[in-house]
Amino acid sequence: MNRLRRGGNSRSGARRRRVTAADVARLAGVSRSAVSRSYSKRAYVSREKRERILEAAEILGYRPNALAAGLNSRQSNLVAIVTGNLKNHYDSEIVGRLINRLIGLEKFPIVIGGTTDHVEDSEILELLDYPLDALVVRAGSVTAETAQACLKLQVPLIVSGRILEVGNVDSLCCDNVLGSRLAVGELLDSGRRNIGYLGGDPKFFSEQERALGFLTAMRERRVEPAFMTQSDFSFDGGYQAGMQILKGTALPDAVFCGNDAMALGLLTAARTAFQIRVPNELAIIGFDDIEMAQWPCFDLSTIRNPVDATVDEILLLLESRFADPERPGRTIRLVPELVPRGTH
Amino acid sequence: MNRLRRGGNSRSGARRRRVTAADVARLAGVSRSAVSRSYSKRAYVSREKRERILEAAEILGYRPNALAAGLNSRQSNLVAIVTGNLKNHYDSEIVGRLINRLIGLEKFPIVIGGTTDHVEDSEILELLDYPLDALVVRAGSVTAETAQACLKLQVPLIVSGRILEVGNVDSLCCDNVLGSRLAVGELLDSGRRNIGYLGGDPKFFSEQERALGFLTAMRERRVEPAFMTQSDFSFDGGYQAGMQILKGTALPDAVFCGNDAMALGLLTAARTAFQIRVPNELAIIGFDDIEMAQWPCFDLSTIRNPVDATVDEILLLLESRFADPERPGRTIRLVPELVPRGTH
DNA sequence: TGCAAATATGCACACGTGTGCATATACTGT
DNA sequence: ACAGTATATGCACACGTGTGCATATTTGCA
Repeated sequence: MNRLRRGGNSRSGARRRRVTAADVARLAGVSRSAVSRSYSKRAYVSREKRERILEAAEILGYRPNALAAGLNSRQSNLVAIVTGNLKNHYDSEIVGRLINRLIGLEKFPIVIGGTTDHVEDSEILELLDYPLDALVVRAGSVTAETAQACLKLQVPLIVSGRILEVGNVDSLCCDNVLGSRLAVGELLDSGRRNIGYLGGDPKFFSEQERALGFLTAMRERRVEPAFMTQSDFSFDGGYQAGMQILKGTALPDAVFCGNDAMALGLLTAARTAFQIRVPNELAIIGFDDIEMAQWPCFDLSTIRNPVDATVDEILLLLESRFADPERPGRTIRLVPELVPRGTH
Repeated sequence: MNRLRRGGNSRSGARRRRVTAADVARLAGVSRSAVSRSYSKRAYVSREKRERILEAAEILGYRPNALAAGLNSRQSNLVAIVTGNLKNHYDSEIVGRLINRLIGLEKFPIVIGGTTDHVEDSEILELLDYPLDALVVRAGSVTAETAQACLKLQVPLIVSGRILEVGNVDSLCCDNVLGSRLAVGELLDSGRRNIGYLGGDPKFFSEQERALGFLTAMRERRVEPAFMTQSDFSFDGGYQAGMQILKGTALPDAVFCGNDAMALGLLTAARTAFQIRVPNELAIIGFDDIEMAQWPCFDLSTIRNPVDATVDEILLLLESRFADPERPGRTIRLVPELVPRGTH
């Protein structure tokens, strides 16, 4: 079939042949090896010959085929990123930065996910058909099957956003319990007593930890939660939840939110729909410290889940993994901190 | 060197061999061809043999290497996306949706860009080392060199966000002049006379068109612009610009902004820093209609630059390009519309 | 039974590159 | 002049897959 295609474009849709090293060699009147060597720094090629070759390459528009090269070098220089919904601003901040740093490492990122919260296992499996240098999963849920598939295929796996102690998988995650503890401590210390919790989808690891941290910290201080509400980590979800929470007569004097997006939704509901004064009547603390939190219209107090530090750690893990594929998996906890602003 | 590596893991960092079709064939006691054929629908393999093979594959954790397959099928199934800064919410909305649709087409997206506004030509060139099925550029600036490189390498190029009539390049872009015209018409019709323009970086095609459209529409109606200000398409930039524009005594009664992010910044400056009532004292219209525009705290009037329609068109262009790589390039103008909300 | 068509299977080539190996040539120092 | 080294160059193999081709086996039908 290839031989058929070669001749003419019989079938519509047949891609034309890419310019190859052999074509360049032919034009420059040298061997194909010489062409290949011309693109390697420390190879023996006479200066004039190299110049002639590069000139020919320029004319033909030749670029070495990275796929063919990766075939026997066992390095595709492809790194896959499985991301959550890019409408989630925390995710898009992480992904943007991660992409940038990977390119600095001369690795090209294949990104999947993007709109849905959950990525199907089958998609990740198809992705693994490519001999990836690594797979970075930045979604809440990673099934054991996926991890196993990576292990079998020798593809280094880094999980961000949850801890996963399996094989030599690396994982890193903010210390969410500590984060919640910081928020609760701050609210109680400033005299709030009627504190509610507005969480996201409990299938996510972060949510589980944040809710747990909230309950634990409250119990330690012997204060009953005003309420525990579930939403979906989105602005709209937070706004809707706020409409429910704040419509009654028995108002909380503080709400700790599982992420900033919901906190902003709640804040907007309080101010816009109910004319509740924040922070005087109601204190709000979020989680993540997305860029919007510092916009003057919000000025949201929050718990910082450090983007730069997270991406830095991911790259450190990657590099040390490339250096030693066999090393045991590591677990990293990033330290969150309180960012006091105007909503508490 | 390969032969050396093969033996033991002499060098630290040597990747272990991936399970190959030959390994599966050996375990199942069949020829390698049979293994390959087992993964093709319409190939002749007896049922029992196929089952035995798939079982062996399962045990070894075998997956066909997509790179090797792509080498002679001339289809890598890789599509690259060059994006602008993902902190720009319009960009992250587009990219998220585009990624999702590409995966539906069984193409995997390599994404570069992400943090900086401008992507270096050298990066795109390196990217072209991979035999991409297509390259989608969603950044403001595409140099002629890049386009030429794509053309030479037979990689279909789709440019979104600007019109580029070169070779058989496809390009699509919102009709920005019409968009500006809609905004100006609306403002003038509602009685505003002292209208300023807050634009982004003029190196971007969209900015040039939007500014031009503003000026043209104003001139047609014989009204002098109150001012033309340059910023950078960001919330912070819009906020800073607002602090300058609104600090004086001679206030405009309306500002048309080159995108929503700046409009939100301006809106925040007006309300938070100057207690200016919007829309009573000041009307604001943005451009793009990002998700945040409809948040109740903003309720921003804007010109919709349709995300879904844009992505739909990109995919249509891609599919028809795959069907006929030689067809001439197309130019598509998307029609913007006024989204009246609470800021004008 | 006999013959054609359908099904099954292995060989070997092609895809495009990097590089070890063997060999040839130029250069350096005594 | 000569040995020893640095530089230059082509051959051929390996990377892992898909599939055309030739051949062997089974099935369908009169």
